[in-house]
Amino acid sequence: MNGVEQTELSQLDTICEKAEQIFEGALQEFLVHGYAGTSMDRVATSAGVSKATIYNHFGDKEGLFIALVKRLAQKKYQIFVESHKAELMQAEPAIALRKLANTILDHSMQDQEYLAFIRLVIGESGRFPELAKTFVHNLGKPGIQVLTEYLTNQRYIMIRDPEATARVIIGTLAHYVLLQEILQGKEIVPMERDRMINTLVDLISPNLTSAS
Amino acid sequence: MNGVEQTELSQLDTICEKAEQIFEGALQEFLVHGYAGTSMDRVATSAGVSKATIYNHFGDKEGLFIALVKRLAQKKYQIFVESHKAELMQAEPAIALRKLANTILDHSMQDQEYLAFIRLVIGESGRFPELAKTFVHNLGKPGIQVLTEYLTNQRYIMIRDPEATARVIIGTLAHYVLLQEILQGKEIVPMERDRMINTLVDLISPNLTSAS
DNA sequence: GTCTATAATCGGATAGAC
DNA sequence: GTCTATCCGATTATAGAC
Repeated sequence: MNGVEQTELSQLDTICEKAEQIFEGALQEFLVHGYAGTSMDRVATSAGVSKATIYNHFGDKEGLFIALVKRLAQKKYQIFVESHKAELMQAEPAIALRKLANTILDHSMQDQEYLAFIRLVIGESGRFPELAKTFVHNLGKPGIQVLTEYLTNQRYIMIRDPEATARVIIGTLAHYVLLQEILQGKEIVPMERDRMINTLVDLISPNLTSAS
Repeated sequence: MNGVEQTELSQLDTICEKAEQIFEGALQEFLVHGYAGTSMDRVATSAGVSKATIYNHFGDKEGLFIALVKRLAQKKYQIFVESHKAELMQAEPAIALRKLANTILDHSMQDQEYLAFIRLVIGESGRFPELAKTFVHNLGKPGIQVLTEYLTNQRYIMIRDPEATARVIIGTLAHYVLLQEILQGKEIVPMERDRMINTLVDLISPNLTSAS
């Protein structure tokens, strides 16, 4: 590389580095305090930059919030959907579903950042409908599609309406996470995770589950 | 009644009337703007009382918010659960479940106040865990219990794990409302409501649904 | 592009009259 | 118990130096 390119790159690095710092700070604050509960002062402090720098990069508070949520929705999309795609597609439903359900629950129930993200998106979905739609587009839709494809192509059992069935599965798991973890219902309405998964598998592929 | 009682009653009425006004104003504001996004000034204006009156009744902003959410959770409990209890308990699952699902979806998907309430409780569940628990106790738990009882006592089909099965049903319906209405996914991931209900009924009681 | 300092406003909460 | 008027800290956003 020559000197000019290095200069340009380091400038670019500096820009991105600041933006990255701001994202990190904003992440902490918005996930914990929500949109209205977060102050730009604390974001600046948490990010280690001045407020003016944030306003230069993102225009205003709303711009920062939107950029952050969209970014998170993409990041979670990669982690969540992409990592599950390979898991399906081969085994019979009783095996594949059990594995899928376990992986989804493993990842989401322990990932406090993810749980806080869900709280944030749902909580702000009335005031930021576009963000909610981005979330559905990046996480809800691909999840349903991948599972629908599996249920459609798999050759072990006949499924009348694969997409609606995929929604039963995902809905059951999502509601389980919502009730137990997000709404803190673990002690009030306890339910072992394996009972949910067994029941789900039994319902979807009753022929294949023996006397378990 | 004598004069004294009348005086006491009218005083009581005045107190309760003010409290009721405050609740109404707070309802509008908190449901639309969330906890941090709501100002006591606007609550006072919306309620038609002065701020000092609110502070006299509820101590501080948090006290008002907690009282309001608990009150709403009880009100929704009465409307929701009590009205559905009678609906089950008699018919065979294919009929009873279809009717239950339709009533739940009818009521929740058009009730903007209820949808906003869900957004609020989930959005604040990280900062107000006790309110989330109250919500689960008053709405989630009774819903699961009523359906579990029905699935347990009904004599038409054998259900291995009624409580887990109840959660599949409720989870599917709740997730449907969440994705389509609360997260505004109607256009992104459209799904006819009857397909969901048919699929659910098919899964729960396959023997009883004919060639529908 | 980034900082410090500041403007302009709004927030929760209260004192004191009635 | 309720109101009006007010305190004062916190908030979003920007101006101006570097």
